[in-house]
Amino acid sequence: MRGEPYDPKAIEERWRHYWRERGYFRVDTARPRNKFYYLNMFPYPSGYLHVGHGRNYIIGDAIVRFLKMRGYNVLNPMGWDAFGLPAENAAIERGIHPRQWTLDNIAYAKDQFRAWGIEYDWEREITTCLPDYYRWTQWLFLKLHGSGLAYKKRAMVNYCPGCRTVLANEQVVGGECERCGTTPEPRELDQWFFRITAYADRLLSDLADLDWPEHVKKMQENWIGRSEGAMIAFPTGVGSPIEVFTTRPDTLWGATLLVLAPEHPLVDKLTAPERRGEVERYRKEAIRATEVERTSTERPKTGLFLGSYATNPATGEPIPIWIADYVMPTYGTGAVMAVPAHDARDLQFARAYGLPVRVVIAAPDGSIPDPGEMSEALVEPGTMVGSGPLTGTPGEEAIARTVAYLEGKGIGRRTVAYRLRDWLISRQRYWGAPIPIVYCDRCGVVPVPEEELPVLLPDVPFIGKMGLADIPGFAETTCPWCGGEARRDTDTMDTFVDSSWYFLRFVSPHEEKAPFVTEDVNRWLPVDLYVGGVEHAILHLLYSRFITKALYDLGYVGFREPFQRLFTQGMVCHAAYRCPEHGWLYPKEVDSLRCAKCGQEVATSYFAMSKSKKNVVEPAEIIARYGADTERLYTLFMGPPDRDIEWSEDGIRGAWRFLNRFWNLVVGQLPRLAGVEGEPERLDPAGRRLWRKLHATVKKVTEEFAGELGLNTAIAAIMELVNELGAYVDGGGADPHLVRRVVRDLILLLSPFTPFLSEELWHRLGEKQSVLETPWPDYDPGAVVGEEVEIPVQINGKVRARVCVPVPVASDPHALQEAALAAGEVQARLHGKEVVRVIAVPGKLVSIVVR
RNA sequence: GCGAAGGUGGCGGAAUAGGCAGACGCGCUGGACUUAGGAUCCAGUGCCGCAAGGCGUGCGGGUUCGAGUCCCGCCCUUCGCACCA
Repeated sequence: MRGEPYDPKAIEERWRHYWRERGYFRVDTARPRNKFYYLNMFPYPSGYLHVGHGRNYIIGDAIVRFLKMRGYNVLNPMGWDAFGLPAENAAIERGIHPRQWTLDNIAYAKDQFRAWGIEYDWEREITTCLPDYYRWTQWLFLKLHGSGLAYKKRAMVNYCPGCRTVLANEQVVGGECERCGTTPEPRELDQWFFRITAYADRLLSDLADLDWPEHVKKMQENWIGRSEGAMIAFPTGVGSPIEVFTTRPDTLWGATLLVLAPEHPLVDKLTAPERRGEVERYRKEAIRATEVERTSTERPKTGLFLGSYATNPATGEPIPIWIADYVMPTYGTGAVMAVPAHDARDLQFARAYGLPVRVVIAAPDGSIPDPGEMSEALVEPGTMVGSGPLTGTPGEEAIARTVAYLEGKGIGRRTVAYRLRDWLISRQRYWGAPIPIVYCDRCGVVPVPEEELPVLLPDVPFIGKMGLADIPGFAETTCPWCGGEARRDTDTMDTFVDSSWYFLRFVSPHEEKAPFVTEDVNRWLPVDLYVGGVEHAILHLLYSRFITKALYDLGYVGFREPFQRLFTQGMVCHAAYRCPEHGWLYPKEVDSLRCAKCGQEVATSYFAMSKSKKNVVEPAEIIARYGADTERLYTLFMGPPDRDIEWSEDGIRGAWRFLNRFWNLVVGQLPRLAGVEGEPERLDPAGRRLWRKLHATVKKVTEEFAGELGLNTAIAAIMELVNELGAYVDGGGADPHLVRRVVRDLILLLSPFTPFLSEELWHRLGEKQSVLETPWPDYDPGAVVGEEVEIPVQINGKVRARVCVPVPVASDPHALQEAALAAGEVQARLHGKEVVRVIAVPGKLVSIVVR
């Protein structure tokens, strides 16, 4: 039976029209009943999207289609994280304005979504680089400023010469600029910061209630880096004491020197006159060193004695004060009490300079090592020794009792320190939201009044290598307070500010009086399911949480967390070729693993798709050849959504073949199914098997969508059902009611994955509504069980036979055991053996032990 | 160094309240239809063995009637953090 062949090109366009025209993906946010806020991380519009980007949105579209069929009112908006450096780089390279470049890319990407069969409520589209959005990003800045959460300070910052701007701490990854890979250099600049550290404890503790992958929570936990300890003051001869943070106050009696960061503010005062020159030199050297150099682990420790002393407040003894670049100015107080006997770094330092080592904690076995012999610091807690009044305190009480002692004496107190630093948001660029601040000689730092927002980006014809500061006329303004001459802040905000609140704007994207409507966001948020890449595990997600909490404290939102459930999808990898001479090559520049230009052998490796490695696959090619459904199906089938996967040309053909098989099967059956109505009755054994499989499949697919999102196994289950339906039909299975029911449910089950093909076959089946308006199929848990089960029988741990028994027998241990022992095959095996023990596991197996 | 995830056929991957290892797909082999096949369909496919059978989830031990799954000790890979006091 040959029908019309599957031709995606002939059917897909029609359904793109149909879905958009009928507005199936629009949502009325005024009706939050049965609401579900599904959100994909919005893309940065940098040219076209490749099949790796596609994975993120295809997962989302499949989930959203499922949810709609389950009757949810789904908010599934999309927008563009449209400010940022690549637009400026493109402007420089091609002489095109960043706005033009960005908007062109957006238009192209929108077509790509449409080609994939992904339809959004485009009336809610957000573009962060347009004034009606960044106006509210500026509003957000003013609110944070008004509540003391945005402040300006002069600080050592990471300046990226490649991007010609400063970077937030989080944007320096492995000592390199997250964007361009250049090693940032330290610079001292006046910059704006958001006080995210004020929320460190809440950002940490509220993680507990989030339905997020554990490893993402862990990453945030590590990034925040909470440690409990004590602040201890060491008196000095220059008036101000040196405050030190330590997690081991119980080792105070062993502190034989103080080590300050070279940048520590008291260094000048504490330097003996005769050592000044040397100290200056060391300091300059240390400050100039990049963070990578300074923090490289295996580097020998260096330092310098300042020539002055502090007093150990516990022993009363004078101890020397040193500076060393292993002490970070930004953590704790930028000064540490060095306890060589009980800290690995301090011991290394002490050994390098011949400094005294004093043991004040006994080893776990109770012994007290000889300080002169120690080659490794004794870092485990233990009984305190040689510690004055606290000598003999056991390890488990040591810290608490020491802190109590110090507090009693007024020389120390319990404290918590965080690794997290404040968020540096100033960027010396053009393509970002201008910071709405004015500097007036008379009034000082003046926020731009809300009603004067937005502070528009100057509309200059071409942007070369310049920031706002380089654009004539931008800075000149008048002071909003006194009307006098004033200058605007010429920095723009980090683009992570734009994306740290966009999920709020989607609920009421056209509101003109406010960034969002409190009442509405309170009904729709938190986001029920947020899906995106792990690469945002720290930056974007931490910032968004912080901003949400700040808005909560200010009374603008009634929830403390933006994203209740998070799912991180894996990246799509593909072979990348690198020629020793010509660098990364496109596959077409490689001929039998040799460079087409020079003939040298190329190195093949697998990386996440990226334009720079020339290993991307363009959806347009795939869609032209196989159609969008094939790309969608393969993308979701090739592996678990949360794991990285490797794109394979062979694999996609498997998906294509499957869809052809299914299409041919259904089209071939259509003539028999016309006009057939009603449920199947009185099934034969083959029919009952198919019926059972149908219900098991619906159950499996439903559970994956509603639960762990193992969409690859859901698709595998659907393939099994298609295979069984094919076998049933080929085997002469003739019940048209059953075939129709299975075909119908299969089309619906497949529709989140292959919406075009499903919609087409659905209508050919005679249905009038869209699959999207049709309820998701139900299953009968009773039907899943079937009537008989095959039970394996093990003899001495090996499967030697299988028995088919009715379900009631299989679920009764005694009956099951009887049935297994009675089976002929089992009897033959047991002949001449003594049965020692029989274990019958209902519904599972029978295990017989013989001698 | 610390933390997390992972290691299963030729390949992508299934299966964990301990219970038939390898679902589903790719590839491969054989066959059918073909002028042809990088199309389609049918059959086979963990490894060794003619077979009976044996061996198999990174390595070595252990618990159990039974271990990919649990316990102890290692090895390797990936990711995150890393002189954080």
